[in-house]
Amino acid sequence: MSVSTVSKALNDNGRMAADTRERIKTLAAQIGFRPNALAKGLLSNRSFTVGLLTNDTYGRFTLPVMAGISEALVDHGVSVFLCAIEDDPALGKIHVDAMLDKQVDGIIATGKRVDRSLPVDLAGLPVPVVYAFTKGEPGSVTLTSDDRHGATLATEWLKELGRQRLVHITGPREFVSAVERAEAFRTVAGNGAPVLHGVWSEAWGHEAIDRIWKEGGERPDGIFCGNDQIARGVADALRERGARVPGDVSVIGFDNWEIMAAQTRPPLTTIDTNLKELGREAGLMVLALAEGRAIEPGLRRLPCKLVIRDSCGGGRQQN
Amino acid sequence: MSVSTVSKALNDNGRMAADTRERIKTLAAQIGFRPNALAKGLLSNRSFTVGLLTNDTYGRFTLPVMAGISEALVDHGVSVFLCAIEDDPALGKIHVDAMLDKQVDGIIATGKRVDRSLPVDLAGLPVPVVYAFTKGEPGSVTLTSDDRHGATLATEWLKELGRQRLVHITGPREFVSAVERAEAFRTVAGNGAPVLHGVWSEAWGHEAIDRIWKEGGERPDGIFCGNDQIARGVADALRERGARVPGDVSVIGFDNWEIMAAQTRPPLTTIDTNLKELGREAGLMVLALAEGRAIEPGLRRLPCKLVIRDSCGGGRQQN
DNA sequence: TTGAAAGCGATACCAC
DNA sequence: GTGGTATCGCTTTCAA
Repeated sequence: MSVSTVSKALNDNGRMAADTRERIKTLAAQIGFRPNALAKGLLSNRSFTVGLLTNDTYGRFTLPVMAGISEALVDHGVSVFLCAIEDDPALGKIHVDAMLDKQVDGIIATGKRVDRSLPVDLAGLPVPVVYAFTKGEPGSVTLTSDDRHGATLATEWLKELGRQRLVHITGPREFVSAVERAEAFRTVAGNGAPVLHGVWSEAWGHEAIDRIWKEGGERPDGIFCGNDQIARGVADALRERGARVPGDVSVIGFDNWEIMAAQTRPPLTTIDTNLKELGREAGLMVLALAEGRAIEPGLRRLPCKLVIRDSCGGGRQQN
Repeated sequence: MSVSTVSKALNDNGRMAADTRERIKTLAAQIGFRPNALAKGLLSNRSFTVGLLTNDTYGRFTLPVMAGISEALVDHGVSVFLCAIEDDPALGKIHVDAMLDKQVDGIIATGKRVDRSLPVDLAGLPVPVVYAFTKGEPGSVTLTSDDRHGATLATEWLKELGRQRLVHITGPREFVSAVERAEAFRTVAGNGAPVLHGVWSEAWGHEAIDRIWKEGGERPDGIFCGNDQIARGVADALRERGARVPGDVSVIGFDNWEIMAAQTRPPLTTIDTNLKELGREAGLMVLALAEGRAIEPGLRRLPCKLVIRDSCGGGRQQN
């Protein structure tokens, strides 16, 4: 039995006796034959491999994105190289070169914010690149979550619950996502609604509440926080001051970072940024590009989703 | 100029005019020539690729381990496939098969606890397997952190600080790591020292303190927690009861999970389990095995490290 | 319907 | 010193 016959049998191409084909297939299965992907790739110029480049140390963004990519691509026989490059351009280059040597079919670049790019130049690479949650070259394909949409969802939810005096406590002005969320917040809550910029930490959540309480004046009954860490700080600070959450104040977070949101007392109602879905789309897009299908370049914003837990109240009447 | 000459020039083997070699190298660099790793691999039976299999969703263990592996292997030109298989045997098999097809030089299996194995059978694979933080086949190479050592470090630190009434609040008895840490705790703190088993959560930390306070009797002045989440719950619960940390009670955690330990009030003194180092060793070990060098099978326990922050006091006199 | 042969990109051996 | 040639495992084209 010749190699070429076997090859055709297993790949269902070429004309041959259905009987022979079956026999070969059964035999192949019996001896557990698995074709060498390296040899295949050498011939087809497809390695069924993509690279994921990230500078997100905690994996807070990378992991869900990775999960989505992997889930979408495993069905296509594609495996994913994970390369954590910190913010080191040299390390970045080493990893990119290693991936190119290994003939990756494409690269997905991912980070922590869409207004900063990774410390590597991915323009003009011989393989397609898709950017997720990080800034791409002009004319590139980029995915991110829709901050305005998420912020709108959050603020509207607070209003729906009857909250009147809304405040937004969020991260630094330097982050476009902070700015966009703040804008959306004001669009819904009213132009005069206060926005406090600080850092993305629990400590800032505490401090912001401290500041608001010290100021005197009317206290908020609904607080939209720029991320779940801030929300956690806020919830703790409120409790310490005797304000009940959600009795007196509704607190809503952003990100749906499970380990943070679920462990807060009370568990946080928050906005899920759909990172896994984002990963899935990114995966399918590099794959499409690798197969020569065209993808409209530009920035795609994926919708967010409200996740109801206990920190806002109003959970009962929802799914 | 023939291909063979070029090959020899670039790989520094074979005899040839130093001048020719130089010329070829310069030219290659100029046109940005990079050899095709697939072709190389086909010939050498080495793909310079390893697979990392994990069922750790949050990446709490996987990420540091991955970072260590990657760091150790990038110098050797090895890239890492990350495969998150949850607890799905079918998914596990798919990923393992995909990796084998791609001719990985070895596989590192990693999980969340050393007394459970992944839902895939990695025995009898044609490539070497190293287990990190997950249970391996009998006679396999396994790495884990030394729970007894870490617990000893923690308990001794509490004693050094002059704490007398020590308590250990930890996870379920079903985890060997919980049991081993508890044993080490008692060895240092005395056989009568109380150990409270619960779950690995903040909520359990709260509850445990609640229980201790309600019981009446002498209250602890030093609490060794089974992980940083429990420690955080404990610290919060103590504060709520007016006990000062570290003034009245020293609290020490386990894991040095940055996002948890650093954000706790006060920031947690804790035990670092050296996961990155563990990853690095695992990486070097698969590599060694892949290159045919022998590695003594068995369970290797890597030492832990005390990380001093504020929750125990005594920080000043240390580095 | 099957099989022989070329070739994918690189390396190693052996003539020249 | 340099270059031809076989080879890795597989797919594809073409002849038998």
